[in-house]
Amino acid sequence: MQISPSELEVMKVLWDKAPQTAADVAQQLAPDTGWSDRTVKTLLARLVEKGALATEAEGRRYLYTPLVEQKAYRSQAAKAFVDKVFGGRAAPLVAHLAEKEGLTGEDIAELEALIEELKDDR
Amino acid sequence: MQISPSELEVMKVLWDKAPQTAADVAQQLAPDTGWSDRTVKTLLARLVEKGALATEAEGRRYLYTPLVEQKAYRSQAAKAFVDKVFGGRAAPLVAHLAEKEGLTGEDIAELEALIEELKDDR
DNA sequence: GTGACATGACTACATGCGTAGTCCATTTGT
DNA sequence: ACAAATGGACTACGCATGTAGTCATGTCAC
Repeated sequence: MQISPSELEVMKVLWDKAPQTAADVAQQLAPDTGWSDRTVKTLLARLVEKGALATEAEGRRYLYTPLVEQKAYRSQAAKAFVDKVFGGRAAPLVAHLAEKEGLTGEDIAELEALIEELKDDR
Repeated sequence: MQISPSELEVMKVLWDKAPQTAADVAQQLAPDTGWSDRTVKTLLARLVEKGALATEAEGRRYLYTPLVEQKAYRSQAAKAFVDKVFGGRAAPLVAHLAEKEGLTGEDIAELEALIEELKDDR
């Protein structure tokens, strides 16, 4: 299952809090995206069709809940990205992020702790 | 400028060795992709149109050379990906890769060295 | 020099995506 | 009770992309 960039924005809102109605989601997206509620509804419908969201009728409306967890999505997306762009090697990816000033001191500290943990695991 | 997944495969071949003719590129892609030479030529033409490749006439044929460097592409793609999926934070990305067994012991060692280097830089 | 083949230019077409609009039913305010 | 608003279902439409096909022409073998 493929989640498009726009659809991802919708998922993010629902990962943050669920369940929510279409109107709720649209309202949270509007400031950043300028999308009309029609657009958001279309994206929601496509996500339901794809099996990424579940609906639950609440009266005349639907409440939407993610079926795909953010963690699972991220893992899958990260792996696909590293495979596609970096030939499956993660280290060069981190190197590139570092160069582009994409890493703050905090990031580096976090990564260091993470690496320590990974080393301990084996 | 946006390079699509299929186009990326073409770029990879030319990043590996350039310049090359359309026939060369098609031949290298065929085993993995099954694409006809027509398809590869279309992708090459689109990449030229996008400014990602330069052409140089060699007799009646073209020689294709990347204008976009792999390093630049990777940096841009990595940043865009981390921003889109991980809210700009690199550490969670690495954590996810690690969990999915996406990281070998070698990767971890490499990352550790990299982190040391980053720390020294500041 | 003529036919076979290679090559670039142009065209094609289905699918996914971004971004809504329309239609109809239901709820709600007065 | 009736109009207005709200909500889902269906429809729309242009652009990017994946994946070629056709055409015209230049080259090479003989």
